Amino acid sequence: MPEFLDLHGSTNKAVRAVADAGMRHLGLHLGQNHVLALLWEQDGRTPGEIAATLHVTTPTVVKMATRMATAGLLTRRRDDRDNRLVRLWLTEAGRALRQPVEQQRERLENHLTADLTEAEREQLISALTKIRRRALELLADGDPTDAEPR
Amino acid sequence: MPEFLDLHGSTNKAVRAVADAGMRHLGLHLGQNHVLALLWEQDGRTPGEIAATLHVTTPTVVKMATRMATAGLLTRRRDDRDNRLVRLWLTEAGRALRQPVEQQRERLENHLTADLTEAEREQLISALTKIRRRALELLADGDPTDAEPR
DNA sequence: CGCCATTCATTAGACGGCTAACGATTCGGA
DNA sequence: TCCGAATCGTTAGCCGTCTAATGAATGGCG
Repeated sequence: MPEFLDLHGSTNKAVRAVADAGMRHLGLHLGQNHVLALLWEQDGRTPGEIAATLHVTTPTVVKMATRMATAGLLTRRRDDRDNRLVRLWLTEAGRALRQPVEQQRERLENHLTADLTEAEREQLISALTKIRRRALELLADGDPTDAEPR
Repeated sequence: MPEFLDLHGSTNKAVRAVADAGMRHLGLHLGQNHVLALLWEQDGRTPGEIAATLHVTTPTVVKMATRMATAGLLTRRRDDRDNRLVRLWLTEAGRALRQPVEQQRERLENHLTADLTEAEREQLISALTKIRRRALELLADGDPTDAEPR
């Protein structure tokens, strides 16, 4: 009885959509909130650092940073000592979003898992962790998915 | 103890990546396989039908269809009786992918859930179903996520 | 019968991701 | 000291997904 793949995908899509809706009326897009979260914790990080932390490629962060700069959430400034580096600094607007965004995220998570008992929630997290680990292994192994299944 | 959102997102990303890798060496991109699956089951569907079945918007299907036509997987042809409609017809190449793709998908699913007991798998599916339902409700309700949480 | 609302597909453009190619800068070793 | 290797960010371009705007065809109602 397969169909786990589709279920997980469609769940993700639904969750994403509602999270995006939630963020949108705070004036930002989904994904930007992750960058912001890192800068709230420590301002002036570089795109590379952020990308590594978020498990995302550098170009992705660069693009987001460009939009966020346009939106007035942060500014770019090259590092004085190492001119290859660029550091992202929050604006006042970027800092101001911290409290509402964090609150919104928590509320969303509670809403979504409201139908689960505490035990169910723990099992869910455990199961997802296992699956993710498997997926990462497959990726690292040069995905022998088409080779002999054994 | 939040963090379910991030876990779910990162799991999805990993799963997606490995699935995409698997599809790529069969010569197609992730997402195309869903369109193909529908056409295998019934050839000659319209973009609108496919979009509705996949819970995706019509433009998404149109774009994929364009690429898939370029890739030689299917052809477009307008319906004779209702000229507004466009019907997508598999080419021989598109039909030929059925067996390998389905096999690959099943293998992938087994790999990913290999660390779960049967009970765990069932609980996982149950939990995801509940969460997805919640998410869809929130979307439908005009997402009162920012309104009074009560 | 003719016109307007409905129904489809397509196009345009945005977001989040990714890979590949470039360009600039720093650093280390000969 | 100087040049090539390593390190960064940026650009270009593709995939999947969405919304909004356009365009073409059908259908129903007066």
